[in-house]
Amino acid sequence: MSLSLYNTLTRKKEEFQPVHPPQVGVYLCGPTVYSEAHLGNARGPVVFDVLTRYLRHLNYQVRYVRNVTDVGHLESDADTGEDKMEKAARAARIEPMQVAQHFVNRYRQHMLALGCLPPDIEPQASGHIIEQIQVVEEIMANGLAYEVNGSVYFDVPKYNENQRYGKLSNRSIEDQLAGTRANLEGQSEKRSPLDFALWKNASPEHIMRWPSPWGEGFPGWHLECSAMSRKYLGNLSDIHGGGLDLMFPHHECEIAQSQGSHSHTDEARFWVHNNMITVNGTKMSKSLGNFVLLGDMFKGPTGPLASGYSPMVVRFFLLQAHYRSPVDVSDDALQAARKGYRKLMNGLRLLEKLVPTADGAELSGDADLRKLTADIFTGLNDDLNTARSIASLFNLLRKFNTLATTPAALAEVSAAALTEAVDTYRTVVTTILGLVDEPRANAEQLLELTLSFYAEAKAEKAYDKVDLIRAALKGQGIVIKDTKAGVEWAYSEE
RNA sequence: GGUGACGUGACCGAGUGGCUAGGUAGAGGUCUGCAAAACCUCCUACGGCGGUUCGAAUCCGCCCGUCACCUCCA
Repeated sequence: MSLSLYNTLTRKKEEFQPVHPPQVGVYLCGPTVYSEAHLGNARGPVVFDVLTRYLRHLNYQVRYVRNVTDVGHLESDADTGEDKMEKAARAARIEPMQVAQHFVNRYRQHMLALGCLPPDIEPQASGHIIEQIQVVEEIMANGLAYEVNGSVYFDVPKYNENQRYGKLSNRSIEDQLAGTRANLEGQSEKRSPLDFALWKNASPEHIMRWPSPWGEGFPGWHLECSAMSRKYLGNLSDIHGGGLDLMFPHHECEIAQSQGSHSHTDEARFWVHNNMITVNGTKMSKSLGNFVLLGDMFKGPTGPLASGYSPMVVRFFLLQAHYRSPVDVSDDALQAARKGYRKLMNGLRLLEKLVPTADGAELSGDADLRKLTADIFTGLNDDLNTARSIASLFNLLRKFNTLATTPAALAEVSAAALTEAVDTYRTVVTTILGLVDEPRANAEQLLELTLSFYAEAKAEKAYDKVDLIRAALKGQGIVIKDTKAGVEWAYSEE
């Protein structure tokens, strides 16, 4: 049984084999850090977090790169060509990198809360200008790019003579020409409307600018990922991912850049795309304004949501659907997810109680238990189908509950089978799916409750109880203080 | 116009040519001082119309509806 993944490049599920086993290089297109992250931005990181966790579980040596785009990306064709970062910076009257840093910090906080392990390398586009310029030079040396007024464009028709521009998104160059919106502004420098910028000349008001062989400017919109992927994962990485909306033009251009440079590869063997999150069936997006910010939804009601949802509930909610299916957000769906998540967590606590009573050889209950255990990996191996895997976990949990309450059933499973089942449940839930318990009980309130029992016992002169409570709290580093005003507590100073 | 998805029970959401998805909600039961949890049982679907097949929700065709990308977007 091995992992298969759907490869957008071939439009098929393929068995995963690393280019250079046991090393695996994974690249995820990260955020553009000029605004707060919303729920839609969280899906890719969560999916790729599970993917890299699972690859590690399979004993691969994973290098997981998730970049930060802090330069480039024009707001629209209509504006002055000003950078999104700069626009945000100008509005707040601060240094552009301050804007980037602020949102990088926020992003990391949110991803950590969602249980996403930090990537092994988190390169920033602004820190790799030299590498990007080098890629541009290589493409020019190969005759696939041209310079106009300090800007450099990728020559798509020329490239298409020997390669297929559109191989990832399955478009023909003719179709694209036919579908091109007529005479967009800012296109005049391009020889073909299909061409895209590798390097842009900086207009005078542009603050973010770097020297280059073509004058002061800034890198094109797709360049950083090609340059940084190559730097850290080599000419051909194993897996390159992002949202479905990045497939074209972003990833298509990346492939063209890699093929057109000295890499001469498709940049990655597997191209993996997660589907979108929708609200009432429509994609959640910045431009449509129908988004819910992660920071807001963790805290309380926001936008279409009548309640707040904790990061782990959100993570579980996302994983309960397959990553290539769209997921619709609603209170009903999130509330159902919340209950399901808590059920799964309660199961984690149940594991301690499952102590085998039988011993030795195979017993009558083993086959069933082993099947339930194996099912969990069937889902994961089939294109990282976490939805199926979670369903299998619930089936195993039902079994656990029966075993925990029915001694006769527990006597019918061997220690080996039970241990394997328990370990699998714990490993898959916590280590692979990354779902951990979020303590909800309020410690201070529990303490107050205990103190009220203490006071009660004291009033009844039940000193054995009083001593018991005092000792128990002492064990937690808490001392009780009987003052004239009543019972109080403090942290032990010992 | 081009490219690509999708339409599953009250809700969310998997999957497969014949064999229980799962979660949530609802009904009944076991247990229980009450309750909760847990377990058992029930409710039970695959947009419409044709076709292929011994058999299709699963394959094919048409129709209806929804969405995404083609412009920054995870």
